[in-house]
Formats: sequence, structure tokens, C-alpha cells
Amino acid sequence: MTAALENAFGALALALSDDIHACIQSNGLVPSEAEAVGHLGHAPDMTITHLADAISLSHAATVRLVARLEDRGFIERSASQTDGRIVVLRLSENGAELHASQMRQRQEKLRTALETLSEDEQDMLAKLSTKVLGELLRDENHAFRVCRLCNRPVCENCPVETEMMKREAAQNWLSVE
Amino acid sequence: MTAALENAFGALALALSDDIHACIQSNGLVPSEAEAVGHLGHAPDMTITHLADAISLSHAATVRLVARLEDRGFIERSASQTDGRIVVLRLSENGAELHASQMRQRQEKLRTALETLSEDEQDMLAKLSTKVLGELLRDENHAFRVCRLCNRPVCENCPVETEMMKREAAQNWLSVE
DNA sequence: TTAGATATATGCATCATGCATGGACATCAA
DNA sequence: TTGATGTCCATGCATGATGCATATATCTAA
Repeated sequence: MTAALENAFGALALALSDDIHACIQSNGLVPSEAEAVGHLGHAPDMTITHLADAISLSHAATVRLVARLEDRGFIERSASQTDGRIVVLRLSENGAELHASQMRQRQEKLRTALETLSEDEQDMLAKLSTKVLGELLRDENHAFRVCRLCNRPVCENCPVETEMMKREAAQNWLSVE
Repeated sequence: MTAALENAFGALALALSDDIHACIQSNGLVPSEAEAVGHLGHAPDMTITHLADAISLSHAATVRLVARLEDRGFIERSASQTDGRIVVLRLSENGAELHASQMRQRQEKLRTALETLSEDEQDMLAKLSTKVLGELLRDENHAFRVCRLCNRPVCENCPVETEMMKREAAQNWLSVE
């Protein structure tokens, strides 16, 4: 039983991930570019170093990636007011539109996949997903990356956020002792 | 509620897919190479054209990919007995070992993620996953690709197989009319 | 036998990437 | 203030996976 569940669940995750990645790349962006847009949509004013960390790319590669996205008019670079070394990144208007489109397509894909379930089944799946997801998170950076393609504005009671707050609270308790 | 489920489930799929891909690339293989090994582990005697189709790569790129894997001793190429144009691909002993290792790591990753659920919850998740997965399959080729990283020998009552058989049966009924 | 289809292979250009390095700026200590 | 060290961004260079166009070998059907 267990092995069969593992395979089925793994296959499902793979299938969904394939479809989602296909969505977000449907605008002529390579995966790393699409993910950068995802991150910048959620966390504007990132630096190149932070972005490099978030998308698991070398700094140099991220510099070029940013240059490409800037050339295509999706992001804007500006100098930091407080630190002359830092370049602040932000989605342009076109970039924000692209990001919204990415999230819309992803949401639609997921909706289609999940609408075969009844209301009760959806509730159950939400509960189970939340539980598994919570256990899967390694640290704050990982949590941030896992949410990189989410549609955050509509994510009520985000399980990732909840889990991280729970841990932070536990951490605070520990440090008080 | 629905939107939150969509996000949580999408994030979970992404997190698992990330981890699984990290597993299968932990042997110095690029993603396409790792997937080729996965396919050949399940379906020996594929041709280059079939493999190219399975991993969504151009024929030319697949020729080079196969050459790389052959150089590294993971696959063997042999001429077809019946068709002089065809190159038959098969995992070498080392390749089979690599494939087994990939599946082991993936299985372990999934097991860890799912062991936080109770027995009942696992049964429920298996049922829901199967239902969603069945709806997600587009055609036979897609089904084949979705299973590309599965540990097939231990996949009892494979939901993908079941779904495709169901469809084939339906197809036969139609053609009889 | 010949024309067209199919399967593999190769020359060439492109492009994302990593490594090594350089340059600008910040921070801290003397 | 100055100098040392660390941080952040940028760039030259090489690598490697990929696609397109094309060549070669083989099969199939007329």
C-alpha cells in the first residue's frame, strides 16, 4: 500500500509540477527567468544576491538573467539610496502583468485538476496537504522558495506561513528559557 | 477555501518535485539525462526517436545526450536486427544501478514526506491522489511521461495504468458501436 | 527500380551557466 | 583620516546543452 501511495503521489506531484512549469514558461522565458519573476512579484526590492540565492543560481548568472529581463522590459534596476553597492530590483508594469498572468494560468491549471473532487474531498485534501507541506519545510529560505509560484494575495491561512510562525514561536520560547 | 487549497496543493507539488529532481540529479546528471535514465529503466530497447519524444527534446539533442550517457558508461547502443536505421538503447549494468539508486532516493524522499500521516490519512490521500491523477492524464504518451520517475516494480494497482486501461476499454466499446 | 518516408548523425550558431577576477562601496579598527 | 577587510555588482572567458538545417543510411511502396 505505502509504496503504491508513494508512487501515485509522486507521479501526481510531477505531473502538476510539469504543467505549472509549462504555464509559467509560456511567455518565452526560461525556467530561471520565470522563477525570478515569481519571486520579484512577491518580494519587490530584492537585491541581485538575494535573488541569486532564491533561484539557486550563481551571482554571475543572476546578473545576466537580470540584464535579460531588464532588456525585455520586465524588471527595473535602481541604485539603493542607503548602500551604493546594492542594486534594487522591481517588476516593471509589463513585468507585473506577466507575473499576474503566470499566477492566473497556474491557478487555472490547479483548479481544473482539483474540481474533480467533491467539496468534502477538497477539504480533506487541503488538510492532508497542509500537514505534509508543514513537515516538508526545511527553513525560512526553503519556505520562501516553495511559495515562489503561489498566488499569495488569495492564499488565506497560508500553511507555509502558519508553519513558519509556529516555528518562530517555538524558537522564541526556547530563547526565553 | 478553494484558492487556498490550490495554493497549498500547488506548493506541495512544487516542493516535492524540487526534492525529487534534486535526488535524481545527485549523480552529476543534468535533468534531461536523469529523465532519460528513468525512461530507459522502465522501457528498455527504446529508439532515439522515442526517447526524444519522451523527454521532449529535439532529435539532435537526444543524439548528443545518448552519446554522453554512453561515454559515461550508463547506456549501450546496438543496431536493430530488423531495421538498419534504428539504434536500440539499453541501460548498462552501471546504468541500471544508477536507475535503481534514483528510484531508491525518490522513494525515500516520498516516504519521509508521507510518514507524518496516519494510516487512515494515507489511505485517504491515496484515494484522492488517484482520482486527481486520473483526470490529469491527457493521453498515453503523457501517462508514460508522468510515470517516468516512478518505482514501477513496487507500484501495485498503478493508478495511471488503471486509468489508461479504463479509457482503452471505453474506446473499444465505442468502436464496436 | 525509383521516389518518398523514416531514423540517425553532424556542422553550426545560440544561449544560459560557472569560475575567476576586477571594481565600487561599506564597515571597522587603529 | 587612513588602511584593511568584507560585501555587492559586473565582466571576460570557457563550457556545455540545445535547436536548426542538412547529410547519410535504410526501409517501404508504387
